[in-house]
Amino acid sequence: MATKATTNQTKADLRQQILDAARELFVAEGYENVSMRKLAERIGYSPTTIYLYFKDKPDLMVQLCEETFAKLAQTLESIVSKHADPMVALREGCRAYVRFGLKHPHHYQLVFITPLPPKADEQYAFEGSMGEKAFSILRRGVTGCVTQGKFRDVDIEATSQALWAGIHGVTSLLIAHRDFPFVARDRLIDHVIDTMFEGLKTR
Amino acid sequence: MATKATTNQTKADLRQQILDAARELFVAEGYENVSMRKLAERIGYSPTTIYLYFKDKPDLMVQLCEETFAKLAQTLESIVSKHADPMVALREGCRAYVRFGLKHPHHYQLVFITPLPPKADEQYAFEGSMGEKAFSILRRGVTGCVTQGKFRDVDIEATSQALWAGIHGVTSLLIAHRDFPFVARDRLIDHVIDTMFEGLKTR
DNA sequence: GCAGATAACTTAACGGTGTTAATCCACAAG
DNA sequence: CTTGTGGATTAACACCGTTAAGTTATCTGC
Repeated sequence: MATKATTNQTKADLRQQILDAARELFVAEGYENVSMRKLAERIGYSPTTIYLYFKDKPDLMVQLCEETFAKLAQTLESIVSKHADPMVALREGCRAYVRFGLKHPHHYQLVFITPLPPKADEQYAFEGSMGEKAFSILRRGVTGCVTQGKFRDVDIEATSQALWAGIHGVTSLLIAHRDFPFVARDRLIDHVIDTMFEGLKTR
Repeated sequence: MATKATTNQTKADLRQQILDAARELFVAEGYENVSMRKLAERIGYSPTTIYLYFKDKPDLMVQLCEETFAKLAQTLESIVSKHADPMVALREGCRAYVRFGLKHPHHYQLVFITPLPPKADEQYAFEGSMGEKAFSILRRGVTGCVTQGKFRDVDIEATSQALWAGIHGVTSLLIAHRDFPFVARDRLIDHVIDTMFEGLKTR
């Protein structure tokens, strides 16, 4: 209650406060395990107040995802721009992608892993989303490697998608099958990426 | 009620009947959207009866996973045994894995894509499970390729897992993002597998 | 200064959920 | 005929997401 009483906040402030609390709780306990009531108690308002700012619980998550994936796109962009060598840029981009997914497993799950339930289809369109933007950065990286002759003359679209499949595969396995006796994380991630790069390289 | 009245079933029969109904419903509507009450109504018993045969809802899920893993392992075993060349065997095994996933998208989703609810983590032991058996077939294929000098002297465990990541990645992407503008299915699948094999081959 | 509108928030409630405790009931053994 | 037992049920608890209605405070126009 202290928050509500002491701060003289605007509507946008409360909205952001809800988002912040939701992110913290979802990350800590998982989307399914956080109730609207629990979230409401955390921010010191009644549960129904949340519905004045967000359509429903999935909407809350979608907003968080867009925030988060905007950060991903930004991170990838900054990493890619840091490396002149397109191959290094692409490899580091791939590693950053996986690292990102593991750092935000619940967000990653909602956008990339969870098959679209009919409802979410209407609310969340991959087209034009930050997730799609992130993929376009990957595609640009592949294009760079091919045009500079680092990669064989492979089909750019198919290769981008194959690369995505690889890094998505390792990311989602590590997230979804936490009980599986994987080898050391970083070693597995690098092995996936290195193997695919080795298979694409010019010889 | 007809079922209960007409058939003179044993305890094991009802257990299997619950499993069958659960698989059908989970596949059709998703784990989260199937309630114990709905499942109970389907089989013509009261909700609490299910708890006489399964510890809780996650436990039900785990049992279903075992069934699916068993079927996949059987499919892979039969395919691998058909090819003498270890590389052909492994490649055909990988393609069969993806084909299995795409042919039974709901089963695949249930077992591989949908993360087990946190609770199930404690209950499910990978050691000795059908999942371990299926993966061991893949590992054996990799071992064959390495010992016969077809693959470079890579780490067998890490490579098996990396290969799994690749084929799981393409399978789950194709299932979960049906709206994404993928290149032709078979071309993408082969591109993923071929690229990884190319990266592992002796040169 | 006061009536009315409006925005922000809460209370109460609905219909659902997984799960447990207590109970009922048919049938076999003594 | 009594007793016990295994299988199924009823009732209940403590939650859940969400909605409708109600409250309260602040601002606006006269």
